[in-house]
Amino acid sequence: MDELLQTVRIQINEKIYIKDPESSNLGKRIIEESIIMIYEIGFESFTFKKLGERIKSNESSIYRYFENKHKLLLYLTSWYWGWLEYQLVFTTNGMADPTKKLRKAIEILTKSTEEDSAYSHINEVFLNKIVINENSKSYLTQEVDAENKDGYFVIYQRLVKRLSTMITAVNSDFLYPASLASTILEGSLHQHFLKDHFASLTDCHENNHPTQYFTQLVFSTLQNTP
Amino acid sequence: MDELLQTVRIQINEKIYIKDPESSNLGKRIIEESIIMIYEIGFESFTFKKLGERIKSNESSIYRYFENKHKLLLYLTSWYWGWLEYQLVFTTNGMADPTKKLRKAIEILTKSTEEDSAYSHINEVFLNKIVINENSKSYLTQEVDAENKDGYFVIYQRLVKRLSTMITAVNSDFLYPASLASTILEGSLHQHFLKDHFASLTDCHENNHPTQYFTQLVFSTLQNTP
DNA sequence: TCAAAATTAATAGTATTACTATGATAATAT
DNA sequence: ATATTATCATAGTAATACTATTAATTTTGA
Repeated sequence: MDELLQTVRIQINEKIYIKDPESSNLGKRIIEESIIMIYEIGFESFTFKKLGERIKSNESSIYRYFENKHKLLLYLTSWYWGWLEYQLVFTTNGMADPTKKLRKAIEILTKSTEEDSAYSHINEVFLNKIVINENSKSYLTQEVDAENKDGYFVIYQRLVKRLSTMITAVNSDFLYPASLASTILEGSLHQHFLKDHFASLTDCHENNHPTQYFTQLVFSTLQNTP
Repeated sequence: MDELLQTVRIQINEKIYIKDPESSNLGKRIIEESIIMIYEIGFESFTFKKLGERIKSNESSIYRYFENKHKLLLYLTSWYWGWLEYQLVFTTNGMADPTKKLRKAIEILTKSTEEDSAYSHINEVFLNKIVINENSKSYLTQEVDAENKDGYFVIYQRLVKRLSTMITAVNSDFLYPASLASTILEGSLHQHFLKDHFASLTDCHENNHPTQYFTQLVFSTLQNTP
């Protein structure tokens, strides 16, 4: 990624954490190691006690940063979507041709994640795997409406809206820009998951990437609107 | 639904349960009330102890039917997909025109659920809500590969395959029939969820149903293949 | 019909989780 | 140098997700 990105901080809604994990060494270790640990054992089995042991710190110290592990997950997924959003905006900014722009956007939002050295304590490849496996658990809860009211999902919503706007720019007659945008984002995670666990339910594999599938889906739809 | 359906039983993989809940009155009450309870309080807060109190039975008796609440969820989602599959096969069977057939299939698989009196102890409307909210939790686990090997997801896979085949029947050049089929099924649940909780991320609402969105998406894509 | 078998209920118990509380120690800031 | 803040260690609680055991009830089939 561009060097400019090195100075950019992903801004997370302050209500998600108690103390900003970016503000201390312990906080960064919590983020760094929780990503690895959730990747390894899954969100269900992950506990603050285990994380404390791993980072050689104390369970209660982690509770000073996050109210509970659900909030930590919200932090991680928000960070991921913010990171993707930045890449999207940075890369497509200044592109004049709406079609090329949308094509690029789909590429960024559906490709497999590569390491980004700008954030030394965050392993983006693992984080992407976490998002594939755990993202939906962050909103499929009884508290979703209250948390949504508190702005816990604003980054994700902004991202969908950006993509939706790009879709409309290509074809303003298309009636479902928001639905198509949300389908691309969730659908991409789903296709990546299927690729790894239910190969027969997808046509995406090594040489046939979700990017190609969604690109074809989107453009043939937009070219073919009544 | 047709009266014929009244005699049809949805066959669930026997490994999912310890004792078949269809085989006793208590088993049916477990299914009936767990659907209502998970609908009301969500899967996270749902416990066998609470269910026991509700059905005036004992926690340990429920454990005679299901190893844990995850298995119960697998049972409920399998039943739902089996029920949908039956409607799909029954309704589209004998339809000669592949396009009409696919159109009908999308309608069945993406519409809001209506009550089906054939299964008196199962509230299909609530079950549909459960599937919208909890389905992904049934496979987004560390155990997914092992459970898949044991055939816990066969009904869902068969359903995707049926839809995939119908897509290919309309356009055999289309490269992503399985991906499109899985996108329709998961995407439909997602659009229904967004409709209820993130209205700005979808164009589907009262008068603009997911069915219309997916119908347009699918047919414009299939008409426009290189 | 009645005894054996199967099912269900009641009670108790365990390990783990998801926290909260408190006091002690270490780091840092003024 | 001292006050403030951050971290650590320990302990404790209520709830969860079970398992085990025994008793009561229902079903069944000889």
